[in-house]
Amino acid sequence: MSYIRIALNLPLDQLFTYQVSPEFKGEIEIGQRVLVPFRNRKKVGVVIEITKGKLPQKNIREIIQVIDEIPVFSQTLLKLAYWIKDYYFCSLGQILYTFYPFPYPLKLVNGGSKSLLSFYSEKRKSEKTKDKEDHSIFFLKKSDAKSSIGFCLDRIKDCQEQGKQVAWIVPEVNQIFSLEEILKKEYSGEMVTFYSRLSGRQRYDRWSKMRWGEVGLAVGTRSLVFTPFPFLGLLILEDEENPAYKQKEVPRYNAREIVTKRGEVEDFPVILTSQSPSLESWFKIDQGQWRGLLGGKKSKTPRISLIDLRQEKRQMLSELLKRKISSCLQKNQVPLLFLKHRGYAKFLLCRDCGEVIRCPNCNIGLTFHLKNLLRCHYCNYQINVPQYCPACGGRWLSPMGTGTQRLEREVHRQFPGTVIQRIDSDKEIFPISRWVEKLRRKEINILIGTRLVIKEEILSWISLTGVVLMDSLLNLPDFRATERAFQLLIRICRGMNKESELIIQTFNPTHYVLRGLGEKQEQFYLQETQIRRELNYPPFIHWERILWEGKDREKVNQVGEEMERRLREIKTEFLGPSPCPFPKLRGKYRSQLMLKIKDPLRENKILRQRIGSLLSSLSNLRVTIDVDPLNML
DNA sequence: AGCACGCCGACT
DNA sequence: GTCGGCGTGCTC
Repeated sequence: MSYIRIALNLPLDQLFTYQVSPEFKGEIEIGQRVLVPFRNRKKVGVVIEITKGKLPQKNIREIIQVIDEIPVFSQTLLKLAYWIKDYYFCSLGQILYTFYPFPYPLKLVNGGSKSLLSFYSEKRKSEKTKDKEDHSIFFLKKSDAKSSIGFCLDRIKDCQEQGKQVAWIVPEVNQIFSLEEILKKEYSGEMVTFYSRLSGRQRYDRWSKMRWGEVGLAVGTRSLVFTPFPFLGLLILEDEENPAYKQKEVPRYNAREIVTKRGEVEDFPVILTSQSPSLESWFKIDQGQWRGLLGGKKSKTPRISLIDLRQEKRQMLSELLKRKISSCLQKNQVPLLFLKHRGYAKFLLCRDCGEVIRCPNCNIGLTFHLKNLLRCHYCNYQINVPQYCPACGGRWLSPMGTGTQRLEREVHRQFPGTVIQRIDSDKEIFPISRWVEKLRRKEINILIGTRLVIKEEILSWISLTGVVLMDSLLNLPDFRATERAFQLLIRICRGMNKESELIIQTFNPTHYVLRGLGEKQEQFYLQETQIRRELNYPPFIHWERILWEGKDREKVNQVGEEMERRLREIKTEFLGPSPCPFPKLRGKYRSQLMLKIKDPLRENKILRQRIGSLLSSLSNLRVTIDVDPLNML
C-alpha cells in the first residue's frame, strides 16, 4: 500500500494524507499535482511526500486523478517554497498556489510533443553533471534609470549562447513595455512579457513557454520570480528598493528576497539594480556579502538650493521659488512642485529650531492627535502637547502635514492664467504617456504632484523642481522616512533634464538627508546605518508585525496582554502592543505588536509553537503576520 | 480559506 | 411556522 502527503491551498500549516489506488501506482512523483476529494468538493494538491507501507491513520480517502504527467515543481523549487513558508509564516499550499496561479481545468500537458519531454529529461541528466556555477549576487548602482540595460544585455547574451533562460523583473507593469521595446532590438532570441493584467489564457500560454524552455528571455513583474524555468541562468531585479516588490496579501513576500534565495538554491547569479539602494542592500554590499558595481556614466547633479523656512514669511512658496517659477514660465519650461500626499498623519514642528517632537524610544515623529495628545505609533508612548519645544525651548510649535489643495490654490493666485496640472492619485497617473503627451504638446504650464509623478518619463521634461515642504517627508512616523526622502531626492536629481535645478524648502536645512545629496551619498548611508544600529532597527534586525482584530474590544486587549506574557517567556524583543493607526476599522478593534527578530528562520519556529497555539484557540479574532513589513502604519 | 451546521430575529 | 443572518468548528 502506498500513500501520499499533499499540500493544499489553505491557510493551514499541515499536509493532508491520501491513498493511492493501484491504477496510479508508479505514476506518482513529488511535485506533481493531484485531484483529491476534500470535504464534499474536489481540490488540487501538490504531492510533497510519497510513502510505502501501512497507512498512518484510518479514514484516508483516495486520490481522484493525477493531473500532471511531469511534476510542475522541481525539488529545488520545492526547497524554495519551504524556505518561503518558514520565513514568511504561511502554508506550503498557499505558496505553491502562487507558484502556479491557474485554476484547475488548466492542465499541464506536455504540449503533446515528445521532443519537449525528452528535452526535459535530458536537462535533468545534465543537471547532475553540471559544474558548480557562480551564484554571486551583483548589485549594480545605476547613474540613471536606464544604465542597467547595457550591462545586463551582455550577461543576457552570454546566457543565450549557453542556452540558458533569463528573467528580468521590474517593479511596475508599465516599465515592462519600454524595456521590451529596447530589448527587442538587441535580443535575437524568443522573448515574452508576463504580468497579471494579461488574460488567463495569455498568461497560461506564456507561462507554458517559459516553463518548457521555449523562450530565452522573460520580462515581467514580481510574480515572474516563481516561474519554473527549466534552464534559468540569470535573474535580474530592477530597482530593488521599490516597495511594489512587497506583496500585500498572503504570502507577503518581497521579490527581492525571493530572487536572492532562488539564485542560491538553484545556483545561478543574480543582478539587483538601483539608483538609490535600500539601506538593507547598501549594508550587504558594505559588508561584502554582495558585489557592488557601478553602472553608467558619472551622474549629473542639478543645482540645489535650500530654503530655510524659519527665515521665511509664513507662506507656501518662498520668494526664491516664486522667482524661479516665473523665469521657468518665461522660458516656456514646466516647473514641478512636489509635495507629500494629503497629510493624514500630522506632526508637531517647532518653527524656531525646525525640529519635530519625537518619541524618546523609537526616534520617529510623534503623531499629533485631537485633544492635545501626541502618540508614538510604534510603542504607544503618549504625552500631552508640550508648551515649549524640548529641543530649543521655543514656543512656536505648529502642527504640520496638510495642504495639497491649498498649494494649488496658492499657485493659481500667484501665477494667474497658467495651466496647472495636479497629479496625485493612482487613478490619474496611468497611463503616464497621457501626461508625457501633454508635456510634449506644451499643454501644461505648472505641474503639481505627489511621489507618483516622480517617474523617469515625466522628470525628463522638467528642469526645475521645488520640494514645497521637505519636512513632511523627513518626519513621517516611519523609521524609513529619512531613507525614502533621500531616495526620492536622488531620483529627482537624476531624472531631471540637464542644467536643472532643485529647490528644497525646509525648516531643517542642516538635516543629514540634505547634506548627503550630491557627491556625499555614502555619508548619508553611513549616518543612517549608525542610527539604525543604535536603535536596533533593520538591517540589524527584522521586524515582524502581528496584527489582530475583533469585534470585542476587551478580547482584543486581552490577547495583547497574553501575547506580551508569552513573548517575554521566549525572550523575544518587541514594541507594543498598541492600537493600530486606525484602531477601529469596519466595526473591528485592531491592535498590533512589532517583533524584533534576529534570525527569522530560527525564531519563527519558536513563535509558531508559542503564539500559534494562542492564535488558533481564539476563533473570533483575525490575525495576520507580516514579516519585513515595508509600511509600518 | 471555504463550507456546513446551528442557533436566534423578522418576514409572506 | 421558515428564511437567512453570522458565530463556530473542521478539513486527510
